[in-house]
Amino acid sequence: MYISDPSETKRPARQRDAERTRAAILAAARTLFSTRGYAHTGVREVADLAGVNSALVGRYFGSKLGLFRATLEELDITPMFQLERHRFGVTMVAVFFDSPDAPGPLAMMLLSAADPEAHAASVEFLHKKVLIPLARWLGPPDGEGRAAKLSILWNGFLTSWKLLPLPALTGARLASVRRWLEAETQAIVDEGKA
Amino acid sequence: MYISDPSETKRPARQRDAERTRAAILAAARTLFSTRGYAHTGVREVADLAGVNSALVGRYFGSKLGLFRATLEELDITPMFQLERHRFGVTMVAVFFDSPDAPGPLAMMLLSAADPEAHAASVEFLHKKVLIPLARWLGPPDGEGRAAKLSILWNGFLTSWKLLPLPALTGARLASVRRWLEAETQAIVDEGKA
DNA sequence: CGGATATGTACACGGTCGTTTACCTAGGAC
DNA sequence: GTCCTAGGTAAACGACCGTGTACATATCCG
Repeated sequence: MYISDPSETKRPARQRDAERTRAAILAAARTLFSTRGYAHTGVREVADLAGVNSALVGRYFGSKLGLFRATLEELDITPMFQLERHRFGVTMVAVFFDSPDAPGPLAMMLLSAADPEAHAASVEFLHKKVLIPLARWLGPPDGEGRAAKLSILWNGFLTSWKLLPLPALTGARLASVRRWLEAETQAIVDEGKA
Repeated sequence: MYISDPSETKRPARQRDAERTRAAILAAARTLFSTRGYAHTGVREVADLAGVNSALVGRYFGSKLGLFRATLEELDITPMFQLERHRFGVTMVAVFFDSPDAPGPLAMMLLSAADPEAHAASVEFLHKKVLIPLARWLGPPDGEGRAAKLSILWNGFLTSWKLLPLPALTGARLASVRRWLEAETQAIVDEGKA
């Protein structure tokens, strides 16, 4: 029986489903971490957004840092390496521009860079899951150096677009920067070839 | 008389010098904001590093946000616009590489990007004090677009060097990226010229 | 010299946060 | 049907933080 006076009744009883609950927390964390960063995301906020009791965050992920790490582990950037090499620039740019939450993971890491532990987790993720595979995918000559250049370009673009947004990055000028980004990206991919 | 038992004596009495105190707080704030970011820098920390009572931060700057803004206002990037155009790339890169705290201001803003109020102050500063003057200095064609490109390049480099440091950015590879950065920067400055 | 005031100090308030504890109960095992 | 445990809830703890207040005193002006 659902009573309107909360002082006379217990909560209606949430459906019990561990996987669903865990997934809901993870999804909420992804959203909040990538918009507010680690420090400004509270476990109570995450729980509220997930529609879940806040103590469950501790139960499922051990700690806030554990939740952050789990959010990182969930990421999968391997689709990037399925793109055609000769169209990498345009395709990559299109992905970032057209899917509104594509920059999420990077924003999450940048916004959390001030927290030592979250920062360490981010650096490790970027290194192991992005840069090393990217360098391998680029191949010789100097795959690592070219991976670093790509990282610089894209970190810079994301930073200047979402984090400390340049007012200049709108309309026709955004389109111009977009073409520049495509060309630079493609040039790095093609470097040393033919 | 300096007593070893603090319960039996008052503090020795600090020299009174408003300007010096204010400057000490500002210097400490610059250091901490640019290494830990806004959220992870406490007013007590700043005061301790400055060797000053923590209530003085409030007295001199009103609030923590006021302190952050004052730290921003102190910055002066006009020397950048004194550089020779045809050597802008190499000189600019040299400044960043050789003076160890040159990236400080940008690091401070990026690390504080998660705090709405500090973020707003940073964006306003970047716009008014950096991008608009830079666009004007670059001149036609499309000074604003080229300023945006420079911003992307340098934001990206700083991010990948200091914030989420790429392990690949060391030794010979760092030198290679450095040359690339010089060339790209110079190309943007020269764009459309002769 | 004797106040007046700018400067510095000590401390507590209210709030938020991550985490932990103690308890409840839905729902499957038998 | 009964137990038992995984899943969920409520509340509190201790720590930290930004800020405000009440008080002390060095320094300067008359």
